[in-house]
Amino acid sequence: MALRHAVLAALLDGEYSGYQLTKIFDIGVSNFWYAAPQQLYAELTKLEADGLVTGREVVQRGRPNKRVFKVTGAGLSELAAFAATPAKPLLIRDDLAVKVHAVDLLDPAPVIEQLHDRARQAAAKLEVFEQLLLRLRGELDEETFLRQGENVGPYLSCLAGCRLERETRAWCLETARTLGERMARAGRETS
Amino acid sequence: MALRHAVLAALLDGEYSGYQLTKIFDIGVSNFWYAAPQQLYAELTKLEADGLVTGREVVQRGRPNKRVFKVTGAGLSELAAFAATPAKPLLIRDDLAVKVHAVDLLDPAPVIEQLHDRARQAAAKLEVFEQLLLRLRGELDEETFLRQGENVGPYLSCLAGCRLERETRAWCLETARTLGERMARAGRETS
DNA sequence: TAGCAGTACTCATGAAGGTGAGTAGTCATG
DNA sequence: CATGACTACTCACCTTCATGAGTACTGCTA
Repeated sequence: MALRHAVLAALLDGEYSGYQLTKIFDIGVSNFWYAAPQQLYAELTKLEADGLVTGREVVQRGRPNKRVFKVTGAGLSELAAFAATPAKPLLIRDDLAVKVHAVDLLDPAPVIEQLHDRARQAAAKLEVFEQLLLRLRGELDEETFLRQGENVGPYLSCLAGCRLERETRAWCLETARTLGERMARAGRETS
Repeated sequence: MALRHAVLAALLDGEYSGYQLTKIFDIGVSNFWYAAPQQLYAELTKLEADGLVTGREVVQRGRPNKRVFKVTGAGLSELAAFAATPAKPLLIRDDLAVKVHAVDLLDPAPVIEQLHDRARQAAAKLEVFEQLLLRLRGELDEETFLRQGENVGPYLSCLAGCRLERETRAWCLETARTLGERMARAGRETS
């Protein structure tokens, strides 16, 4: 039961359909969770069966109807209970870091390329997150908003996403540069 | 097949037993992978069956014997193939960020407490990682080591871990402060 | 008017990961 | 000399996650 709470938390921001959640979870809900569409639909079905969310049909013209969901009182209680239990340690799984760890005995070229890819992705996400921050805080500056704003939760978690993406980008670029320089040097010495 | 490569990468640093890997993976192999002991033992068994690692018995006095493993040629090829395939996007799952996202409608007190816990954990990990960096680079300073050192892979991935932990600590403390101040303010206003 | 991209969702399956419980010997501590 | 902590490892089960494939309707574009 983990995706469960992420979905509930996402639905606090408004009513969403499974498809809309797909978009939100695709970029990783401010970077703290990822899920595939099928998982989301399955989870929504379960959540509704458990009475933690309610769905209602929205009739649309020019496109298929959709069912949007919102959190019920029971859902809020569930979230409250969840928030009160000790947090599991941050879970990270990173292919690329594994590759970097092993890079001394491997061909560094593809790893360098992947580092650049990742840096680009991080930059793109960072931009999305920074737009989101602007939208969330409206006309207020950050300090004022954090002091007086209404919904600081999403803002705060998005800040975490920003930090992560910024560091990811910096690390990828530095690491790629380091490996690139070593490759060039090794090339000169062997030739 | 994912833990698989993390285990292979970890075994590049030397021969380790399942139990030793437990310790390494417990703090998260420089923060890029976590696995429970049972998973590691199971994975080692499979890796050995597939000829990617070989084990040998080490007889010990005063404590149980152990089996240590090292990567074979086939294992290295497997890693090389893995390094050449495009990296999966970074996977993050963070309970605490979900809680922060939802904090506006919940009791912030337990969340604040968990943020402090997390900050402490991050500080502890950071210290471990910084010790590891010192050990890895020996007498050289970082720049020289990265230019001329032999095994920079583990160093580089550990740098990623450091960045992550530093940011985690900073974010947790800032977020806890923000939420704490808002709580105090709300308390004054209601009373 | 064929074809493709987008919205919206479902079904099925298997691999990967998580967890509790248990064994067995050694060592230090009170 | 009992208790708990540490090393070292195993078995078994169950949840979660990941993936491919498929349906259906709309609107745009070439």
